[in-house]
Amino acid sequence: MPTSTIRDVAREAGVGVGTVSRVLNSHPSVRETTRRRVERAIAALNYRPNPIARQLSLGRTSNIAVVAPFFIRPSSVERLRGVETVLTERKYDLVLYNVETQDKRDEVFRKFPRFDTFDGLLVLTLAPEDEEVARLLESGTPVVLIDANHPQLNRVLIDDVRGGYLATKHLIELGHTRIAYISDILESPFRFVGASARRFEGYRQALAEAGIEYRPTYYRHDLHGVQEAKGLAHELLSLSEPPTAIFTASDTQAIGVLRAAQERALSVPEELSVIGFDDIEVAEYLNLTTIHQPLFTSGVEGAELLFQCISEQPERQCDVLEVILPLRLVERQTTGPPP
Amino acid sequence: MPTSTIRDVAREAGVGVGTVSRVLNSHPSVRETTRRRVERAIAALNYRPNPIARQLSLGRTSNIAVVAPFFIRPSSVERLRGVETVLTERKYDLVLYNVETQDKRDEVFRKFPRFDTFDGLLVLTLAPEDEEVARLLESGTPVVLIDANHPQLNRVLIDDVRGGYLATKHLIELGHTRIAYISDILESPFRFVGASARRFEGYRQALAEAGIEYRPTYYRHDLHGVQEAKGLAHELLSLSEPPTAIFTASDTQAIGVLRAAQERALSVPEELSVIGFDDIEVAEYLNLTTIHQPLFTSGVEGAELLFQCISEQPERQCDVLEVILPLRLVERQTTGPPP
DNA sequence: GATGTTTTTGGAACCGTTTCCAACGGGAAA
DNA sequence: TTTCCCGTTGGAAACGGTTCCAAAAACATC
Repeated sequence: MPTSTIRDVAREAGVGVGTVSRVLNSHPSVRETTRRRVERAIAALNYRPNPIARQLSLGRTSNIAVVAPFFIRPSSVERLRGVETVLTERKYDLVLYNVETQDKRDEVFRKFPRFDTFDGLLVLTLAPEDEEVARLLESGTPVVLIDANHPQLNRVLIDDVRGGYLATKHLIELGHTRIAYISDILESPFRFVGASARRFEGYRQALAEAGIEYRPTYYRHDLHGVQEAKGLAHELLSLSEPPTAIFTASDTQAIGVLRAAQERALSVPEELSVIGFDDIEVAEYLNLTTIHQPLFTSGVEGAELLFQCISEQPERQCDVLEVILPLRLVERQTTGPPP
Repeated sequence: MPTSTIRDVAREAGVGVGTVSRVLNSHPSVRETTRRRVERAIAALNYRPNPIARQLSLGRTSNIAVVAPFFIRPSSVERLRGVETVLTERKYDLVLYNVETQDKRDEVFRKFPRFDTFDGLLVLTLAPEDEEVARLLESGTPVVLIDANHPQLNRVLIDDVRGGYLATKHLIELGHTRIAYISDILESPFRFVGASARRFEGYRQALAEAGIEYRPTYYRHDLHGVQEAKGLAHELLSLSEPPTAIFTASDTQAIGVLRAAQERALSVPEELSVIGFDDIEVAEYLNLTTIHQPLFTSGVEGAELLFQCISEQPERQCDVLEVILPLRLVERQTTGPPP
């Protein structure tokens, strides 16, 4: 079926291509009778405009790219859901780039031949390096980071220090003093200002405020993942003086801790308290006490911020904006007083 | 920064645009010295070809669209992971269309202005209606269904009847005779041949084979979701003669059953056995016994089948293919002998 | 009916690639 | 020296839209 073009329609309707284009884009200055004639021709030929040609001509794509570690971070999926809601509403399409590691992330950024295939970019969780940021800024592509930080880019964040503080404070209020912290690895010196590091800061603040001495043996880290966290939990629970409560930098890691407890037949929360961070969907099913961060909302806010930048495009540099979302403790059944 | 075009490069290098294009696409018939000259010009102007223009000229996009109910079906995410692996390897981009309901699905299909923005289409879980299938076939776009069925389209499936049989048989072998089945709603008469219906068939087969009478009160259905399944489980457990085991059409629904048990302080598996279907990631964390279906693999197979169709395109109709993936029982800790 | 104004319309030029075809240059053969 | 051939090369045409400008048509005014 040779697909028909705008010129075919013009011929069929006995008008010029300009007129057909005007009908397609509901431009006001087309006489009613002409419009109908064109519409009839469109229907007769079953014509649909070719979006690629349109994109080329217009210089706009109606695509938004999202770069994120989807499969290793369940939180990405929930953020994505917020993003998707906004894009659908605005009739934009969503192009997904999955990145599991810093390396793969770098590769994706390098690979972007140009920033022409999309009108805006959302980056989740893994912030780009300075060099990439430079390229991004130079290209003029609107960018928003969600759950990632960079001084020169718009971003949607939470107050991680406060989150760490809230979690630790909760354990302290229950009466714990032997409180451990498990986090993912802080990959490069540069990334030390990452979320886990700031949550660690809040953890230390809460300890200090309560006059509890910080013990370096109670702080463990490894790559992010259930298995890794389980290993760390076993290490902690094998100490001669094991912690009575463990705070983890993510719910995924809390799951690892719960599994370790299960393997040791330790009952939670009677013998061990566990508190996570994020409040992903599974947390509810596992009755996990955690720090809730608005994942869905972060996606919505990020996408809206992005559209704001896209529409302000003419003025080039819209100021760098930062949105901080609220946190709250969600008490379920994995925390209780120490034994 | 006015981005440079292939003509700028040609001028800079003192060659024709054809030559630059040949260099870009590593066409063999370019003299080595010329190639170097062009490469120098490309570097000097920091030139990157515009992918949109390329797409228009080539009639190919290097995009694959995926339509799926991502957020309500955790299994979609794992399938997507398989899809993503294949696409990345082939340097294709992934455009996501999320659909939560039949209605939204229909809307997405209608919305596709044409099938020009992507070279192939993967549809997960919700099969298109006949009318849409007709449009798809007419457009010549290669399509593969994953976890969905339609006689005229390529598809990757599992043997649902056998899955239902395996699950039920497992419960029977443990000694259960009062076995209930919870499934999602079978939306339209047409969709009755859906997965849940076929699993139901397997359930009945196993019962019949063991000489256990089928009781209609033990079969309940509602919309797919944790809450809904929890409600159905409560109904079942309130019967004067409640089931001692519940088989659900998905792990998500099994989670609902587990929560109902928890609310009634019924211990699992001592007082109630639960078996799910899918083996999504959470299943492991919840120690849920379930029927494992290869989710990741389904994505891989689906994507590869799609590429097969794309490359066979010249011959128009590649035969309709069906791939059936294997199932297996994963015994964890939510099933045991009846009380 | 002539003139001026406004609304509609046709179509060339453009967006930035690829590809095809003709032309060119240089070496080998006659 | 001429002829032929082949590897390179330049550039026009094509992909299918949008937009701008000038011209035509419609209408208003005198």
